[in-house]
Amino acid sequence: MQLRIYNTLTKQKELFEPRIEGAISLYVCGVTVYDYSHVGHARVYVFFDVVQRALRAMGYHVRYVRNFTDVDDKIIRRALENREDCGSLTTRFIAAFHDDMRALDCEDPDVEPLVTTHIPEIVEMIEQIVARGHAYVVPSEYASTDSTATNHDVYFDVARFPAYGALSGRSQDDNQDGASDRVSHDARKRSQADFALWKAAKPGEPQWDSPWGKGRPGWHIECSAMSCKHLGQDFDLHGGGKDLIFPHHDNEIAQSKAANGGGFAHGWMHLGFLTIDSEKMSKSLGNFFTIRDVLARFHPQALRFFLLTTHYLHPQNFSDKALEEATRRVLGVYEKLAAADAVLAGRQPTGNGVLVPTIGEEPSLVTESRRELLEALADDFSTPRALAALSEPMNALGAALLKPKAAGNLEIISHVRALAAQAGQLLGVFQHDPATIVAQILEGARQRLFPQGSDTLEQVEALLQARAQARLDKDWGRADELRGQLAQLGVEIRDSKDGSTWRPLLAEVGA
RNA sequence: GGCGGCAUGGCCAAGUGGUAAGGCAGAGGACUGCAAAUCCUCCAUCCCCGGUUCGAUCCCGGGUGCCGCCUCCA
Repeated sequence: MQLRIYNTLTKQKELFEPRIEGAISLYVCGVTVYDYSHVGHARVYVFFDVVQRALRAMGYHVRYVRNFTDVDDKIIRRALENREDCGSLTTRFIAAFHDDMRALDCEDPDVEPLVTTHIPEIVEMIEQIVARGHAYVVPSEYASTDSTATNHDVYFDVARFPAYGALSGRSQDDNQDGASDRVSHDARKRSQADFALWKAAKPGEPQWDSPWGKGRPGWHIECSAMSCKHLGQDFDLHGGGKDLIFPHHDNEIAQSKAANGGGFAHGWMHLGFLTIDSEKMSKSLGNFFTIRDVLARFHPQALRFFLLTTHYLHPQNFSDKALEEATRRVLGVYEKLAAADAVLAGRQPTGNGVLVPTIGEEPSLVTESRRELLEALADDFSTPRALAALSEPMNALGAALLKPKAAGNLEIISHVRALAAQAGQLLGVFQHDPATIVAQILEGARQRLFPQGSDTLEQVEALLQARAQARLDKDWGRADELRGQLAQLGVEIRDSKDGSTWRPLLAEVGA
């Protein structure tokens, strides 16, 4: 199967060929750890988790590197506000990020490098850039007040790198014109477009020794140094959010090629933004939700499913309505899988992992679905197509579960169940024990409906008992009336031959 | 001001130079005491105007609208 990936560099979907046959090196820009991550971050890392899973499933050996930026202006500022040192701040938020990723079933990257443990590599790379004449050293802006005057900044000389801006597709002239007022003018820079590779230490800041005195790395150089260290100077794929295209990735390209004398990442993948009311979710706008905010209200599988329903290149709008819909979809699928497991109990191993279907021949709709699932992922990781490929088998499963003993239905149940497990491995949804997830989602909804301390639950129990008696008495009018009262309380009734069960009414979409 | 992206049924969302996946909602049906759940069936000509083409939603040009980037950002 041919793997096709959209490359920001060429603005085209290209046939992807790894530099080394059968092996793929992938670097994804991680988070700056000064706060909890928001759902926009979740979108990026869930997506690359699927990329990584899909590539491995296609038989590639994948080396996946995702960094933490643990030295940065925002970190320093936040630590000061909190009156804690940077190290304790970043340690805390790295742990929080790992918790979030685990909740979302993102597998760990092969390497998660920290800036603070790669200072020698960074210094070495800057030295090379300076040696090749692509950067210059200027005295710290504090030089006049610093009696020793030994600390210096190092700036990348954009004018010496003609290809600068190739990724974002903008010329340096373009940048000059509309340069925002955020750009501080600095007379020590040859061009205002020049960016810091090394920043001279200010009192109280994290600092390391270097040929330019005490200081710390600039924002962009870390990713260059860490990607080259862990993946080599030439590697296959580099990714992140669209907002990193400029300046971060343009700068990475410039400084890396300046240092290496040539190579760097071949393919560039950038995710569209997660939006709120069609506006970019970002910390500066304040219109964001942290991952943990969202997970307090929705099941992680629902969030993950939601994030996969839009192609990664497009913007995706975040809303309660969308999450509620995702919740009901995920619940619906897991309920069918739970029912399938009940039917298959003792006949076929169930639970996590890829199942080996043991009953009969594989129905063609399962074969077709699997083919489409894999093709969708090979075609620029189209997770919406991949999810859509599951619809027909899930419908067939629902139908077969109505009459599990009818001819051919056991085969369908067995093979669709196995297909779901395989899809779960690829996408990271539908891979858990179904009964457990169903219970978790319903329990979450129950707690929202009846917060602790609420006495409504007793009321519900009483109504349920009364209705059960009315049904025994075949007093249908009374039973329906009670069902209406329960519905008012947000309780949905399901009658069956074995009695009635209830569950919280999950919020309706579009109401 | 410069650069770029998007525009598909009530909502969400795939996709293709030859008359448009999937989901939600809606309608009808099966099932049910009635419902719910589940299953079946039905439900679009792809922002506007030109052009290229035998043929365009998909290619080109123009327009309108929305969004993003222009050195904090996933």
